Amino acid sequence: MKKYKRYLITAALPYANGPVHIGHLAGVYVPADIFVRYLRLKGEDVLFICGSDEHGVPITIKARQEKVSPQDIVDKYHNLIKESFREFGISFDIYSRTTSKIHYQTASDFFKTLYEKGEFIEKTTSQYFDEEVNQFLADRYIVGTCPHCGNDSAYGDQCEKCGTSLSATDLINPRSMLSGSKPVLKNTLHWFLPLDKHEKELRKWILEEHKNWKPNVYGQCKSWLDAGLQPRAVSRDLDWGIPVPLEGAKGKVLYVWFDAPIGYISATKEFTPEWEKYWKQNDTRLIHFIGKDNIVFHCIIFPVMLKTHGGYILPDNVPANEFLNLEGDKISTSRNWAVWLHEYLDDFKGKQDVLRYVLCATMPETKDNDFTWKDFQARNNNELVAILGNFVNRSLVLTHKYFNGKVPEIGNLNDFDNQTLNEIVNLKQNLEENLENFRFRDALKAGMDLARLGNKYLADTEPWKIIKTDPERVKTILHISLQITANLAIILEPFLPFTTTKLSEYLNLGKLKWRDAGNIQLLKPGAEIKEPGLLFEKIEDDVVEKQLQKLQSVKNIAVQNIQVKPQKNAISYDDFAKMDIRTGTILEASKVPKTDKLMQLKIKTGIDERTVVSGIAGYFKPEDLMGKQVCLLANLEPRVIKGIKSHGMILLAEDSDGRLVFVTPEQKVSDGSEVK
RNA sequence: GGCGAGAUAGCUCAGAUGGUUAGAGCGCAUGAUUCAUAAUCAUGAGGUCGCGGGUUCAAUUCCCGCUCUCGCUACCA
Repeated sequence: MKKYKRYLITAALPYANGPVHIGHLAGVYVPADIFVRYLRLKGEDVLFICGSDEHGVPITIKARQEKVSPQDIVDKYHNLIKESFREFGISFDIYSRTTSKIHYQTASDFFKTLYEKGEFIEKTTSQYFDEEVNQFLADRYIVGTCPHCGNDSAYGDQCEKCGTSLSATDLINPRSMLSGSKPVLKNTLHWFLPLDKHEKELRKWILEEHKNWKPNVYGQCKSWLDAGLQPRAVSRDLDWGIPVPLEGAKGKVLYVWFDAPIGYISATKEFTPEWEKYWKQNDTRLIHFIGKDNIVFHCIIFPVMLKTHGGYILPDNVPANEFLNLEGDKISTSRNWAVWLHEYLDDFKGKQDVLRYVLCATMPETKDNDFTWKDFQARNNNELVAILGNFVNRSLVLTHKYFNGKVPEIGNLNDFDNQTLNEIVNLKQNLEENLENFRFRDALKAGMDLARLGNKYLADTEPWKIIKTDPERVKTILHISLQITANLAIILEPFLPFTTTKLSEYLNLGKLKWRDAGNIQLLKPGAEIKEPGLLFEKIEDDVVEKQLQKLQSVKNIAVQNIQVKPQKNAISYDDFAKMDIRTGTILEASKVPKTDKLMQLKIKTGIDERTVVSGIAGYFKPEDLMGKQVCLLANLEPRVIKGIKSHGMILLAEDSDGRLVFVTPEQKVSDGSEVK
């Protein structure tokens, strides 16, 4: 095991196009913060770095939609995000942003260094250019007709109707979203980072030297490496970002993925003049906390950047978490399906630790996990209130009741006392071991086990009974109970910083260090204990019910807000009459092999029996289709799909969520009936 | 279709270079208790460890195939 002198911990830069939600917290910031607080308690030299990621196309689109400047957008969300993190006690040493001056300088210099070392490939490609606004167009800014389904409002990167990923040059009749004019193809020069050149070293570095990375991280990296790495463009034609620092590169900026991770470096620079110590010395341990969507950037691309630049250390570990779902559905910023931190803070004032606790206990460490309000309530009431809050409360209340709030003397210890005291040390070690291995759920459980130990100790020794017969013994019992509460104040600090601060105040504890945990002389006999308040309070059903209703209303609004596509151009009756739509009955159905969505159907149309291929396998099983009567566009030109000739098209309605529903005669009619 | 991750008690999850009765927390049941926010403590019920094969004296753990979930990717509408 390598000896490290200092730690550099980064947490993924949140993208400043919206507020942060519980998914961000559970996946990245809570674990990172717990780890950092633990290291600080141990007296380690540690820096905790984060900031807002503020460039990229989505922000310019959002700005255009809201008719403000991109800077306005990032200012708004940067401040909101920063404040949310502060409120939740995420203890960054610095929370910076990628629009800061120092970052522009750092990222430019970084690019220049790679450029001067000849690490880039220059390549000219053809891209659409809008001559009216004199600008190259990002794929997202081009609309046109989808070559696959004929949808005339497909985007340059994807057709949202049929889901096909496109490149802008595939579109028929492309139009610029900026001016509506027809864009022209123009050559443009870009710089590429040849990842493939570093494949061999990466294989060794990750696959051989970092087998200890989490299975999801290691597996994902292996998957990329086995597939073969490709050069990646590091620049884009855009007016929002860090200008490419070269002559004649006007209108070109650094691609956001290149600029963002450098943000870790610039933030460190901004925080301390000693930044190089943390980034360039071999005895620094660099750890990136991220979500699973960021694995490739932090494990492959950024390390290549650092390596080719030279002088930088590489991450020792990248503990990526999976995703957190909310009430069974994926969290989504655009669909507003989330618990937003700033809203939680309004609804649950002073309950930051409750959310920190619940998110840590259900952290998606090994697979996606679900957050439910019912679970939130149960964990608060059954664990925080009943186990932790209750134990602290009964120890302090008994001390006030029997000893006027003064820590009593400790007397002779019996076997059970010693056994309990030993257990404190065991739990501490157990917690440490879990934290060192990024097992936060287990670590938290070890911490709570200390409170459980306390409850058991009181239940077994029953001081309230023997106070009448043996008050001397009660002194020892409560002395030990109080030492347990003092230990709780230390070992739960990384998880529940607000609560342990309160607890330390009740106990009049000074600043304690991690090495004090396990010690049973944290409180001196005779020391004053404050009149305690409650650390946690119960959360009643109606509070949780209100949150569920809030989510339900989001769903209802979503239903109201469905974007109905505008009507297509008028057609003549003759055009309509050309279509021959008939009823037919499905006789046979089978999935087309080696596809996800295609179903091969045999249909009795009254005219004949024919084969039709339809993309419905995602929603129906063959046996559900047998004997079903459907409507069929019978005279559509036959087309060969996956080697099968398809004669016609089945009519289906597609709901806003993509669900397909057959258009079926309301009553059974004879096959071959005309639909008109 | 390819690749990656996952599938273990009602829920959320551990687990083992293969080996006697597969664990924890919560929930549930019963009992004890009343210092404490009807909190606590004890005991118990609950699992053919996704399905089907194979290797082995022995597999939930290794190998092969399949199914389902999530992510990336491909193809197709």
